[in-house]
Amino acid sequence: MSSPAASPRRLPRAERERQILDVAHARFAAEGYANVTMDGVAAEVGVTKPLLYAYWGNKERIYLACLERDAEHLLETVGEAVGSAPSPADALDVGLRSFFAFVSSESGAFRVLFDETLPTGGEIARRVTEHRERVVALVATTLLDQMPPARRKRARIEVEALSHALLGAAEALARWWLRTGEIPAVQAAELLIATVAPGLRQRSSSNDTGESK
Amino acid sequence: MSSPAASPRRLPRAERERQILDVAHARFAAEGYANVTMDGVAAEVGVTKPLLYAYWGNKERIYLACLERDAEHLLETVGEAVGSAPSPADALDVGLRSFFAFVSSESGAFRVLFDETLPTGGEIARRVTEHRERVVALVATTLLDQMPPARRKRARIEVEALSHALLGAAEALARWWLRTGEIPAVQAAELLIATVAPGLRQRSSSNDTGESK
Amino acid sequence: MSSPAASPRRLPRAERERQILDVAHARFAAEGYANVTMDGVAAEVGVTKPLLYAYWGNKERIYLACLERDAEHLLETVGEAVGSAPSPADALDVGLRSFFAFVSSESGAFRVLFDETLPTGGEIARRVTEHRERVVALVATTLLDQMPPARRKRARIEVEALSHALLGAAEALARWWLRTGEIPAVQAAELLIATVAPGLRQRSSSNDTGESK
Amino acid sequence: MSSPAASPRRLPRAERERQILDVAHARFAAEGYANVTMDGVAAEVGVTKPLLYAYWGNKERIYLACLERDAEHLLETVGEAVGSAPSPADALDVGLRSFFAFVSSESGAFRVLFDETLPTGGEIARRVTEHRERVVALVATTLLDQMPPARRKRARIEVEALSHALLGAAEALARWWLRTGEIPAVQAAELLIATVAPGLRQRSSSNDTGESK
DNA sequence: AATGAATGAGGTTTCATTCAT
DNA sequence: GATGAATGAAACCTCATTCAT
Repeated sequence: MSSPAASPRRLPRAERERQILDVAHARFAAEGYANVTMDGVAAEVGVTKPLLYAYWGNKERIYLACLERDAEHLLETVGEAVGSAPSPADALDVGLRSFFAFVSSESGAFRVLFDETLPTGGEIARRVTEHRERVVALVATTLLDQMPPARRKRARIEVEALSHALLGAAEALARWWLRTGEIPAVQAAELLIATVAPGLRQRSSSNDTGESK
Repeated sequence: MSSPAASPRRLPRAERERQILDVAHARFAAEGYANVTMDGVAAEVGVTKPLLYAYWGNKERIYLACLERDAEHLLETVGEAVGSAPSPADALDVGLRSFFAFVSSESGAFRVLFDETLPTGGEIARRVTEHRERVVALVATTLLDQMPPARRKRARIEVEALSHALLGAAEALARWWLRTGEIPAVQAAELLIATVAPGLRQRSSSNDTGESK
Repeated sequence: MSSPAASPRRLPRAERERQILDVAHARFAAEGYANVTMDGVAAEVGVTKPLLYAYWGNKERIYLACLERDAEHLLETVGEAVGSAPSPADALDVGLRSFFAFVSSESGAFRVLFDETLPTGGEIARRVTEHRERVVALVATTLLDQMPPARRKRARIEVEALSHALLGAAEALARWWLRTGEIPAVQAAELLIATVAPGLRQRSSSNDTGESK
Repeated sequence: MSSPAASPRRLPRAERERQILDVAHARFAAEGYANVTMDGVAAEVGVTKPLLYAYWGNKERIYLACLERDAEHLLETVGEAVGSAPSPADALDVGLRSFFAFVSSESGAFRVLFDETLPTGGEIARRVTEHRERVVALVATTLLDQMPPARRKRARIEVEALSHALLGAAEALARWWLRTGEIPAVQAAELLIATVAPGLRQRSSSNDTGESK
């Protein structure tokens, strides 16, 4: 699982840091936080553990370095896409497409962001939740922007719920896609869009609150 | 966190097994697989660890016992609901409602089935994936049953993808609901149904393959 | 430094605990808290580290177990001696003699109680300070009891200072004695008594506050 | 705890050495040998660790440099005071007063000299013992000088013991004073003098050997 | 039917110290 | 005169698991 790189013995700190972060990132993505060991990372990079501690202090902070990088990246990607949508009505579609594009080109980042083996409680949990909330908030905003202003206030909670559902759908679909690769990523995006767009459009215009009867 | 039950010293094996499984299940649900220790379970039950090993052999198998129980339960619940739907067109709605009802009444089981701290690779991962696939297959079947037979063969892959997306949406929405309890579970179900039903109906009848343009 | 005892493989917990505590106590006395390792203790006892952790939880608690035992012992010894003194005027003498008797018969306990390699801050520091204060308080009480009641209130602070000085003298003398063994312990006690008794007697009766001029 | 000094990059060796020693001394005094790290010292000085090693070779030798400096200082201070005493009978009093004056004005030096976190065994322990013995010897000399020549030979051992006791008393009283500051340092000195002087005077003149009865 | 005693293997972290420039 | 990069060795602690009764 580790391949001791045959690289120069001494590297400038910046370069070594990048190298270590790359290796750590790959392992976090492949094995999940809990299953990555400092020994493993150090060995694959070809250095010893104390160096990792000299540069980051502890395992948590190495993970956070990966996380922040990826979270910024994802939010920027999706945020820009949404911001450049021709109209509010298109924002969600555009956002979903960029999300799948991100998953496709940055599958490691996606896996780190949605790691399922994180320790509960502590800084990591806090930051992950925060980043996830930011994505949810982005989705929620695009949903609200589709609605006539009059409906927005009443819909807030439902929109939050829907945002979680949408992100969940996208996440699961992305995971399936990463596992099987059965169809192009872009087609996965269109599939999801085609499935939810009509219902969302209806909801935006109607007065229905989502309760049956 | 543990309350050493003041129960009889010697119990028939079947009863002891149930007792242990109940405790283990509760902890898996509350803390996630990775954070549960054999010591903790044994202490809360009021027996010693070797007994757990005598009965199941290892931690993994205790978890699997919980998992199988819950998976059967979920599939039965949702399967029966779907089977008793008045028409194929209603099957998905009925299924989603029963899913949220399950999450609501059996939140522990849901948390065990969708534990996020499971070890990757190994028997557990295999079984969890299998059970998830069975749920996905159930969803996929209801989707396919809505379609005119002619379209079914071509749609197979997309239906599989959609099923994963739907289950992901339901899972995320359920998790959000468990965390916040902001709206009644049934309303969450309706929300999801209202969002995806129109798109799905459209897809069932059209010839569109889901690709844009 | 360690001699893997050729004792029975499995011992009753109480016995094993005593055995471990004995070994740990000896090492704490000989090397000081900071220089004792869990591995070292375990190896000398002939068990593995996890057993130490199963029984005490951590190194600090093992030390505390030794400390409490010794502190109780010392205070009891000296306290009883002081309590049974024929008159208040004899209490300090009797106390000092019993202190040196204790150091002589329980030199390990003395070394643990007056360990110089303890971590600062934390439970250990707190407890050690507490126990030392109790000894100081005992000395202070015997000093106050020698004084005419009228002088006691004014003298409080000076008596506290003197108590620390006396304990320090006793401690240093004891340490010297342990190192060299040049004279019998009892003679060391008499030496100290003969040196401080006249001065203390004078102080008790006079109105002098200890300030020069 | 560290303040990276904004000092010139390149300094003459002598000056750098002084700077480093000052910082190291302050930390040894404040935290004790065991709790000082080379990293910490280097960072506070604003240089890198290899420089420390280039100048002294290891941590032990840095400490020794501090120790020698302080030990000389203390011995000089007390030695001069004792030497200038009007008569042998006053020497001890004068010495104790100067000791407390030293503790008061050079509390850091005192703390370094009487550090309680030193490693046992090794060069440091050896040197500390040596310096302490020198102080003890000084005390012993003043005690012997009070005695009629005839008694001196017989009393040697007891005088050594007493000297350790006296130094211990002074040390403990000094520590108490540093901790609480309850009374002026000079008063602490007088307190100790008043307590031991009568007993010592008696011993000097009598034929009593210190053994009871 | 069940236990008390014990372990192997591995985890994160720390720190004095050195190499190459 | 000084540094940036790197390490060896060892510490405390945890947990699933087994042996012997």
